[in-house]
Amino acid sequence: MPPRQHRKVSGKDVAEAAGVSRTTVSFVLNDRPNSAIPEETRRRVLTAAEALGYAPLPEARALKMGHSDVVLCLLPDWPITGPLGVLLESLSARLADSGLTMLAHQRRPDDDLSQVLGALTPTTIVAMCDLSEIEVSYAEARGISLVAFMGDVPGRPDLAGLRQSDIGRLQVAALVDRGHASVAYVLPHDRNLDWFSEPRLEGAREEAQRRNADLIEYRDVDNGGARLATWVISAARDRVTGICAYNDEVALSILMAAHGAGIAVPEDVSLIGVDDSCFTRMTRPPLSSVGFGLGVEVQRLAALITESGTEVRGSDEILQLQIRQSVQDLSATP
Amino acid sequence: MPPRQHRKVSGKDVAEAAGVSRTTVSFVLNDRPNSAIPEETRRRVLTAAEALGYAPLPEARALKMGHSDVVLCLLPDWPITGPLGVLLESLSARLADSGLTMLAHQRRPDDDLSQVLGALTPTTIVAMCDLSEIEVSYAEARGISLVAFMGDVPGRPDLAGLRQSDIGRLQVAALVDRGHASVAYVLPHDRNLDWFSEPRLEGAREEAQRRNADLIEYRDVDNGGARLATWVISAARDRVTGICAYNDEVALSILMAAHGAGIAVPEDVSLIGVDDSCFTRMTRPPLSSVGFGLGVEVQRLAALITESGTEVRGSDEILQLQIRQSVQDLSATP
DNA sequence: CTGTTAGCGCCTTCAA
DNA sequence: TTGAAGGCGCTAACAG
Repeated sequence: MPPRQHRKVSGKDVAEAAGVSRTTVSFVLNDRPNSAIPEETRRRVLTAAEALGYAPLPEARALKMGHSDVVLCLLPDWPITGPLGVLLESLSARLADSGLTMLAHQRRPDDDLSQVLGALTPTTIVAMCDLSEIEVSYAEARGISLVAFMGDVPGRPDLAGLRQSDIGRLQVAALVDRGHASVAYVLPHDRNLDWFSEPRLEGAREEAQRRNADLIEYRDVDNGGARLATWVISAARDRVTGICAYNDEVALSILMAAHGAGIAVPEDVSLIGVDDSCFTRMTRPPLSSVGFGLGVEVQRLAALITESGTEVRGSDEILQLQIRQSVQDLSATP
Repeated sequence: MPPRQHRKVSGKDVAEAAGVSRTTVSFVLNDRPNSAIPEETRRRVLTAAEALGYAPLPEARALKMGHSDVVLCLLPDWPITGPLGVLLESLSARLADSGLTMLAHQRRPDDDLSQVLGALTPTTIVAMCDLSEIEVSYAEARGISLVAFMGDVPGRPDLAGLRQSDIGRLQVAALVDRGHASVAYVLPHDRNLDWFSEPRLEGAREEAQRRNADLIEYRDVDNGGARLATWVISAARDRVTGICAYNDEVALSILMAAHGAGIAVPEDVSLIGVDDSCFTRMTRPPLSSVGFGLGVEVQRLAALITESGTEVRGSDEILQLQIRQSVQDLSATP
């Protein structure tokens, strides 16, 4: 255990302890390729640094070098949940492999970029939320590179290969493929989710039209499920045989409402959600869902950040359709 | 919109543009109390700074001042979910009110504190994960104050008023209060969750003993629910009338297993989870749960960080028992 | 092979 | 009321 001391230990202290100059310390610690430094000296510096518990001050280093090795993830101001949490975790790990440190900041509704950038200067910002044009130029002026990832940023293409609209498309396709000619799309009312829900619905509409299927929409999801139950009954009467839910929570809500209403899943109506949440396997019947193969996605994003590549892949390789017992294949019964 | 430029704009540039010295710029921008600066000059500096899009470089400032205004939240390496996400969000907001910027970093299984601290030097670290003794002294040596919050940190009391054991205690108490004399505690196998699950179980054991109730434990939660279903049946036969689940997901799993096994909730067996997840209101019957009133908790933590207070409150004010229809009051039937 | 030196952008004491 | 100067800790070109 290094001795506790109040004054912070600087490179100068190490130099003195090792009996060399600060330059030498810097060279040794940064492993200069021009390592014409005798092994003996090297070791003396190293042990001195170790003994004192020395580590270079990141601020000073960044000041000198003109850039830090921090990647800032800007998150929207609603609670992090589901796949996003996983994505953050693995992106962080990937970047760490390249010597980059990922830090996340949740922005508040009304504060702008300058707040965070007043606290540190990242090398790159991964915007997972919308950014204004002013904020973009603010970042640009500071030489920070900007990457849009599931957020709207003026002048930057969204690098997420994952298109929200493809989710809705895939849900509808999964049902139509299995012989469902009339399907419904159920989404919650929360305006915060518009960024996700509108494109999904739009994709569902397009796919339904393309496949000549009927699509009806329903937005009145209540917690108790009372209104939902009556809706499910009427939908079933209207020959709706498949329901796409905005996400697995909504799907669960529908599942329970159907239970209570005497509508059997999947015999009377099939059901498919989004997120492939952990509880999808815990319901009866197990919920079908559209999951995310984020491994590839994260790897790509990390590569993009570290090497500034540009290749963008499509959703097809990311979305993972998980058909479980909540979906019935109507075309399989001759 | 400020003009785009490649070279970063420094205080010197502002000084030149305004035709004053750098000192004056610094004085104006930092609003020195000794403001003997003529209004005319003040305005010239301010407009120049605005026009150039100037903002002080945080690294340089931190270097000079000897401290940053960053609070670093160290998160465990599993995906963020549920209440933790909410806590982060509101803590961030609170700290921002005090001019502090909260950044979150998810640590990897094998990297230690020095990795992150090689990228920035926060004023305070909020440890929501376990820290080793070496890491503690590492932070101390750098003058970083350390706060343990739902994580084990040598030499630091856990400042979370929320004790995990109180959760288990409360679950059992909720059932015993309602006339259940024999209860079960069901938890998953995941070792990652030990930090949470073991204390909860322990609390449950203590409460059961104190109240003279039987407590049986079950850890074999499978996804399909097959084993769980047979267990539920045997538990019901053994006169278990109430089940506490480690969290709401497990509770859902149990609920569905019971459904399938012909065990009625709450008529045959009552059920209570933890987290008060959003889907608790979407099940049939709606799940009872122990939720978290994190508003108070966050406010306290923020105050602790900004003012270094020490007062610690207990779980009672934080845990919120939500009894819904999944719990039956046996003592109410005379 | 190693030490001297300059300067990154910022703040603040001290003179003028 | 403003300018000059020093130094925070670090790196790297440039001597020696």
